[in-house]
Amino acid sequence: MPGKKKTNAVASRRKRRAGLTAPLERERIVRTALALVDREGLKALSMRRLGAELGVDPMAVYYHIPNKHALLHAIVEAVMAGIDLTADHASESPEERVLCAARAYRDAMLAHVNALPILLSHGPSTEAALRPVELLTGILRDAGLPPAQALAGMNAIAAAVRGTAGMYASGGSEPPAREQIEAMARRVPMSEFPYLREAMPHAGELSECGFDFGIRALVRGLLAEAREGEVKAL
Amino acid sequence: MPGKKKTNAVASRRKRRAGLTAPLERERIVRTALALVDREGLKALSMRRLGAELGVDPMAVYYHIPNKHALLHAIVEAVMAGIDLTADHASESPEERVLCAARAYRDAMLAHVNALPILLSHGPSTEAALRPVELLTGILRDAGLPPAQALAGMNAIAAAVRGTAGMYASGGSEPPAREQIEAMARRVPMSEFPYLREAMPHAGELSECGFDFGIRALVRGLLAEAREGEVKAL
DNA sequence: ATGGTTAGTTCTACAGCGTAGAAACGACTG
DNA sequence: CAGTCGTTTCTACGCTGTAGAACTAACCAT
Repeated sequence: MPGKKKTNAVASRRKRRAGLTAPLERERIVRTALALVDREGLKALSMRRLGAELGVDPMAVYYHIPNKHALLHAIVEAVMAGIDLTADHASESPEERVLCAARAYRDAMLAHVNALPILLSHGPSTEAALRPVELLTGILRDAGLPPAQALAGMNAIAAAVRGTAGMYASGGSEPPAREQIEAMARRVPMSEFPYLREAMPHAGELSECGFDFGIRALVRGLLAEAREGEVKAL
Repeated sequence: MPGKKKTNAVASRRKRRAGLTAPLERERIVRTALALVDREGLKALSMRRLGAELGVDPMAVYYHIPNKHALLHAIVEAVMAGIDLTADHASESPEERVLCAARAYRDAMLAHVNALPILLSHGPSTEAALRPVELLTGILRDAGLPPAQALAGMNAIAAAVRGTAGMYASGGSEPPAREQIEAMARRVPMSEFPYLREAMPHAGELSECGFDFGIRALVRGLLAEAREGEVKAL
């Protein structure tokens, strides 16, 4: 374990080449790994490649991070830590507050599209990922929902956000998702999907405001449920 | 390419050992692969292992499926084809119809928890995955939403479903997610998350009816939006 | 100063991965 | 009987994650 007993050793080591070679710490490793994923995709992230990127023997990483799974987990944590929740003001309406938090959640994930497969596979189990979840629960509580409903509502919102982000995932590989959708639309017999065919022309508007529309509807539904709940219990 | 010109050759081959060794076709390959994933997890699915499972040289698979990515794609397609939409009756309320479709969508995914990472990473781009999407859009259209809103609403529902399913993903590895959540709840300083701490005891109810609650709220919100929309345009 | 401890890194090696390329097999057609 | 073609197998290459031991260099107590 690093940084447990002799952190001074690390610190001194740090000053050794200070500036020339940045110290090899968990944080720098994770940052470099995430940058690599952003730049070249998930499959480019191998321990060997990461070592090269750090200017270090691949096995050096294993002193700071036990295995690759832990590295991926750390990346998820880093992305989740990037969620900017500072725009929240208790003065605004619940609807607007939720929407704002949801956007922040989504934006943080979409800022690292290449990492989406691992982001979606890991669930909000890290501390950083709990922050938006806590905020959402709080907003719903403040809006009058009882704890159980606030939790369920938060879960629905988080699911909607994560699910929306997932639409931009490209299967962990190279090809872009955009053209693939249109190619599919041409390959698949659209005659079997009349409703989709009708709605296709509006797909453009969707990516713009479709997210807001969905979240708003969800919040309204939750608040309506809360108003009813004031009369009869859950 | 198999099955293009001389399918009779395949058929005759099929009868050759009929019953002894099942023929090596795309469908059997995919079915076996999915079963293997279900049984032993995603990382157990290697071309070599799949070949062994099929009683065949690993490279034989490559005649029917170009590469591993295509195999994964086919698995996604197979899971999506397992969505049972037959319970839908136009006579019921939109809310109930959506809920039913959403449950079917979710159940099909959760029937293959180990495959979740790839399911979530591939997006609903295959023909089979478009069926529920079409149905949902249709229900919303029938309920009075204009095409653009129906599309956005469907997207929100699909996202909520996929996102909910994603909560059960275990990072592509072995460890179960259930205990991990509780372990995290103990490790993370819950004092910083008062709302979550308050709601934690109700987490049990959540997995039961939380999904329904969320979907219902979302649908209600969408329908409310539609009712408003009758007055002023989008 | 010197020997020992220890944090941190490197080297070597192994089993397994996806898959390209060529060869081999077996049934059918001429 | 030779030829063709669909299907399968063999061999090999470069890559992966990581176990285990060896090395380096800074520290501390003698």
